[in-house]
Amino acid sequence: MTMPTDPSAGLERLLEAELTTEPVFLMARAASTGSSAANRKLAQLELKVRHYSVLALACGEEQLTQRELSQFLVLDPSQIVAILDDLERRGAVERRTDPRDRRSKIIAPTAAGRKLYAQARVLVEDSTAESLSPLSPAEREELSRLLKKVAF
Amino acid sequence: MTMPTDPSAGLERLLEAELTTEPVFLMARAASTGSSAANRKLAQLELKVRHYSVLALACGEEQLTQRELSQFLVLDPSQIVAILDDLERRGAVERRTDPRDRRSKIIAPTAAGRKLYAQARVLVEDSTAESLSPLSPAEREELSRLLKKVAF
DNA sequence: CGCTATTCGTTGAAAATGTCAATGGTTAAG
DNA sequence: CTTAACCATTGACATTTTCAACGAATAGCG
Repeated sequence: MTMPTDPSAGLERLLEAELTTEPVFLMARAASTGSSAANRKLAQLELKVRHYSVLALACGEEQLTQRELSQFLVLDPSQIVAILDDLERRGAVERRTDPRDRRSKIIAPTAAGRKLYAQARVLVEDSTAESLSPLSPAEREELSRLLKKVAF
Repeated sequence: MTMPTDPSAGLERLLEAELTTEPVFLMARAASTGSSAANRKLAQLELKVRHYSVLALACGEEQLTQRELSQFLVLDPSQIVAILDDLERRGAVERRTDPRDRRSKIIAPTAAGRKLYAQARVLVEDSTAESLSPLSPAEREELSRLLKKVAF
């Protein structure tokens, strides 16, 4: 079994490149490797990060419509449709017409959906533990805090 | 002139959602909004972040081959080809056969390329200043430091 | 009440991006 | 010298993004 070699092995000399000081670049790279890792983990549940995100929100406290999912996840409404088609086909969520506005549909998790989310959550935790392994617990907290300020 | 409304306006109630504690999600969202902003800025030079990244590396100290660009930017070699076709067509970079290994090509900036990079750099700085505006200078430093540890 | 404008989810198409196999030219290993 | 490996390139294909248009439903206003 071969370990997945670090793609940037042997390019240590580039760590001083000007580009390396650009947050845009660092964010993109960190996000890319991070969600690749998460996707690999989630593959055993036939999920991707995007499905996981929708499922997580569906399992949360708030009753959310597709429009709200779209805004919060910064995905086109049509992409939400596709993701929900998948999740609904798997019996993980349901679309319920919002009684207060029959144009909207509220996304509700099924029992199976909650169970799936619980399993997926563990995998994602594993994945982030790996991704953030170079950081101390305090640093992970700080990173999350800073990202949250930037992301909203 | 209408300001681009925050996509997640009115969804403050979701700031406590479980998903909001997941670094994968935070990274993806921060990276997404960050590079969207940068792309908007760079549009006036008909550049995208991916072109900017290649141009930045080409203008750096190290002589890099396409393979090395591919590894460092985590992009398929074929994507590097496409980006370089664009940049070369614009006269910003040149492909020079590596004398020590005639299979490889070293990417070198032209004078125009350096000038273009200088202009683009300013725009990207502007963009990141905006993106990171919710953070103090010290926090920006810390964020960059943490991201760098995660990204490499 | 009616009429118009707007919003929602959905569909479908087009563009951008990502992934992968195959090729010719070149080098490395034996 | 022969074989294997590597590089840039091409082309095919899948995934993701972006956008316009539609029917159903609501909101605003006369």
